[in-house]
Amino acid sequence: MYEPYLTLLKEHHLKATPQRLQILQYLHTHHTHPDADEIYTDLKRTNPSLSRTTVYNALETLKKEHILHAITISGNETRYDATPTPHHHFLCTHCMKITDIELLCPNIKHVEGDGYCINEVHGYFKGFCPTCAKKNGAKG
Amino acid sequence: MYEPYLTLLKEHHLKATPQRLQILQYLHTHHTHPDADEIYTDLKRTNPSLSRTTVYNALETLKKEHILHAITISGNETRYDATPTPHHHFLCTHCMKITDIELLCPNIKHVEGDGYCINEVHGYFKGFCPTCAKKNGAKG
DNA sequence: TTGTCTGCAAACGTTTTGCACGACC
DNA sequence: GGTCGTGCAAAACGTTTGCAGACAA
Repeated sequence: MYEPYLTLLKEHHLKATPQRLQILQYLHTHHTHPDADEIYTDLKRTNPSLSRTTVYNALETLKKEHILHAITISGNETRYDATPTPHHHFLCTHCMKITDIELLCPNIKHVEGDGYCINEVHGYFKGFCPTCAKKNGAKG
Repeated sequence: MYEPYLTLLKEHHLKATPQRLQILQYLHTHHTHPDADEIYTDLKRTNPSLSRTTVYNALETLKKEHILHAITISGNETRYDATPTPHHHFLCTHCMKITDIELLCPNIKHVEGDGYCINEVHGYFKGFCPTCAKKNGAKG
């Protein structure tokens, strides 16, 4: 059940603790870009001894290894996703759902210009998602 | 001294309070993308009675009128700039300075595709700024 | 004068820290 | 046995709220 995540953690020389495995599985099955507290609350139902601190610790560790990514597109909380390929994010300002947006040039990883050395590109788009655009006549 | 900001506020039907004028001038002379607390601390030196709440209130009001813009490129604090033209932001992960990046297509304000109605585009770039890239041999 | 804005204090939500216990090479 | 990870409690941090008094129009 946790085999792929177990392998993933081993590849990064990280200890495969139950909490880390659960968090990884959670993010791979919930593409809702949850924040730390949502992950904590949901996982605590099946694992009541889980600590909020552990969730924060695990997310930080996995982020450092680039196993998952943090985004801060809305409000103050950091949200997470574990989609491995680079992508941008879209926030519907009506239903507040966040969706992944494919990169136009997914191969660009390292760009130089004017002396800048760009290692990361984060695109945040905001507006109306297809569902809300239809309901509201694409106003905005 | 505050004339241009006074006019700006009047155009938006906002009361021209000393605090708002000071904040506007601060952001127009400091292009360091400060957070609310930096603005508060710096302005408090010349205006000791200034309140943190007022800074937050003013920033929120000015943001709603699109007189200034909020960005959350690093950490949890919201940072502000008053550059009127649309632009993206670059964070040097070495010196942590934030600089403005010109848009390639500054006229794109409203994009539609796949049913999405995009009203805002925020580009966050991270890497080494020219100064730090030179010092560190553009590694990253 | 009227409604808005300011400033203080307290609360809030998210995240971090300190520390002791436990698990695993 | 030493390192790393967990979990608890408390603190820290950025921000928001409630309210009373002050001020701009």
